[in-house]
Amino acid sequence: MSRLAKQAEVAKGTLYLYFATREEMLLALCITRLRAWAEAVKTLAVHGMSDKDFATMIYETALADETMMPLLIRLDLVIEHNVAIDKLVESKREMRAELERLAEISASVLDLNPHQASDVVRSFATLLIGATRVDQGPSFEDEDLPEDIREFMNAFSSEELFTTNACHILAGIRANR
Amino acid sequence: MSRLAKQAEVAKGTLYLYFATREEMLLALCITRLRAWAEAVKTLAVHGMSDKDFATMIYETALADETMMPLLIRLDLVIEHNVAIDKLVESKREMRAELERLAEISASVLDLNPHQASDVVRSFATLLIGATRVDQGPSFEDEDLPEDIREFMNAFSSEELFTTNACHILAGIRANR
Amino acid sequence: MSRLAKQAEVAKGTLYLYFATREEMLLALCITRLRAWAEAVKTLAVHGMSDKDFATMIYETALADETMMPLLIRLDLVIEHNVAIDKLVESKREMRAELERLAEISASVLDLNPHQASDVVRSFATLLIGATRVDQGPSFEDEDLPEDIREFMNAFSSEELFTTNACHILAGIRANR
Amino acid sequence: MSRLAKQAEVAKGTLYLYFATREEMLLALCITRLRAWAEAVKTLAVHGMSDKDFATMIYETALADETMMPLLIRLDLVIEHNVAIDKLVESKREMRAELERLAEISASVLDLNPHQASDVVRSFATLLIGATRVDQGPSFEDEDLPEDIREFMNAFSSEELFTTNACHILAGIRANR
DNA sequence: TATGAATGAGATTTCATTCAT
DNA sequence: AATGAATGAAATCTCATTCAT
Repeated sequence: MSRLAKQAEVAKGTLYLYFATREEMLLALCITRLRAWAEAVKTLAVHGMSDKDFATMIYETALADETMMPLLIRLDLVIEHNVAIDKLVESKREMRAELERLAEISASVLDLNPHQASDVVRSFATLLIGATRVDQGPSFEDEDLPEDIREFMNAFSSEELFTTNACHILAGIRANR
Repeated sequence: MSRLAKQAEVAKGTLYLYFATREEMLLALCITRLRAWAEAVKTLAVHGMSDKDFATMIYETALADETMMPLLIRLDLVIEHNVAIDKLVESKREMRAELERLAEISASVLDLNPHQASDVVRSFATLLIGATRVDQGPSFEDEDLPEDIREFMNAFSSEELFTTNACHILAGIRANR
Repeated sequence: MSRLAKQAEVAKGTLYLYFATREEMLLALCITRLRAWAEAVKTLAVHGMSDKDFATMIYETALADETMMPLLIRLDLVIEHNVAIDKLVESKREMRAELERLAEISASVLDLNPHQASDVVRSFATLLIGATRVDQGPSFEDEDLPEDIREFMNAFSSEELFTTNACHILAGIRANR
Repeated sequence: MSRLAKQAEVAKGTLYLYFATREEMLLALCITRLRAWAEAVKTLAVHGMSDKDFATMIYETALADETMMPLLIRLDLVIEHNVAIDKLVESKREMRAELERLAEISASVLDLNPHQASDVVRSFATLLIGATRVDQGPSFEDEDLPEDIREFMNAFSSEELFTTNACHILAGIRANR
């Protein structure tokens, strides 16, 4: 809370004028970030770009704002508890709207039908969350860890994990016609 | 802690005989679950099973123990902070060992080379975490939510998200020979 | 902590707004009491008072606040551990300042040179701590203890132990010119 | 407790076969140390030694066993609480016996009457406790602290504080015939 | 008698939330 | 509306004591 308030450059108490609980606050923040992401994707999407470039662009824009992925990762974990049901419904609707926007962009850019595009968005979101989760861990100075461990951790480099598999998934979805 | 202690049917203080901090405790628990999972996978793996069946089996065994996925999801998020570096190194090694075991099983069952198998394990783990994350949310009685929201949430059914995309990924990895 | 918070008539959490640890809190409290003591001594010091009266006054003002001596006694024992080094340095400086103030008062009242006065303060402080330590023990209703024990304990009456020896020490310091 | 048990080279549980509470244990330990101290003093006492040498010897023997002074300092502070009254009485008697022994030695060595000797013992004990209390603080590597603080702390060097003032007190007691 | 793993009451500390200004 | 000091419930952790072996 104090951290959030500081980031927002308001006093802690002020936040409670707008949100009933910490969770509602984070949920609202999540939506904001998601919207900005969709915006960024729209700006950078180029009709006819390769799957690989598309995946990379998705990855980079998702990580551009340092807070979005951490928030999304925590979303179901903690955020949606302790939220008034109507706030939850409202936010889910907004989230869906953003994902649909992303689906439309994907459909156009990658030349997919609406159903495929919607699958792509869902799958990419899932993969993104799985892949960037490792970035949440403590970061170690290189000298702290033995070589074998460092190698093991690097194998989970989120970027490659995401882009490679995103391409596999895209290919799979395309193949399903 | 109190919850953990109750689950383990020991007193709070007892846990501190074996683990220095809450985080070390969860880390150790994680390893245990991971090992049990690898065990289960080994038992149920049948040489020559289809990609789809393999993916489904992975999913079901991963969810069989209700605590493993929540722990894995939280792993980088919180657990690895406040852990003595040697405990961390040790646990990473054990984790790697289990993943290698899973890779061997996969290689044998799916007829993959070691490199492919290792990719499969990494990708499946990533996808599993992304996909099961939604199961962490609050579960609503059906009557609580409006129809459109329920539909939206069901579209993220973790099982289908996982198995479908796992198959796509497997196909992609195979294609890379 | 709970006791301290109750005494201060604030909530436990409030204390942590001002002090990082229990120990820093006690250290700060110590300084406050020490300052109040020096204040009281200054008020009651009369130029030309007898050694005996001076010693008695020191004793009485030191014990006037029931918490100072217990805090001073515990000071090195527990308080100074778990205190940030800069807090420690700061508090030592304040402590020294108060002791110097007491030395000045002593010099003036007892007609001592600065070096002698500083010795007096150090010696008196040492003696006070040794002498009042017995007051920290459990107090027994008279009927609880056999006669011989009661006598033995009374022989360590802190007041007489302090004043008598303080006078001896003062005489000794004077004699050293 | 674990520390104490380790020092005593028995298991924690074993201690409770002999002592009802931690405090009774420490009280008993105190007596033991006190007895050993009196023994040592007796051994090293030489008829006709100077006041200064006597004070120094007392100081050195008291500190020779690293645990006695810490125990004595804590004695009234914590130890005597939570002790059965009969144990307390018994231990007080033993303590008195040891102090009387020390008084006899002092009387003989320093050529004092019994009353004076008893005063000496009481005063020395008081001073010792006050003076060695500072040794209980955290010890800092020299480079940790600024020069002025180090000086301030050294001024409370327990040895000089004790021996100097012990001599003053001895002189005072002698003068009172 | 001896053990040491287990206990749980209590201590310290945190932090989401409130409320007087 | 905005603030941030104060709150206190709850979390983490400690350690004197117990008890099954």
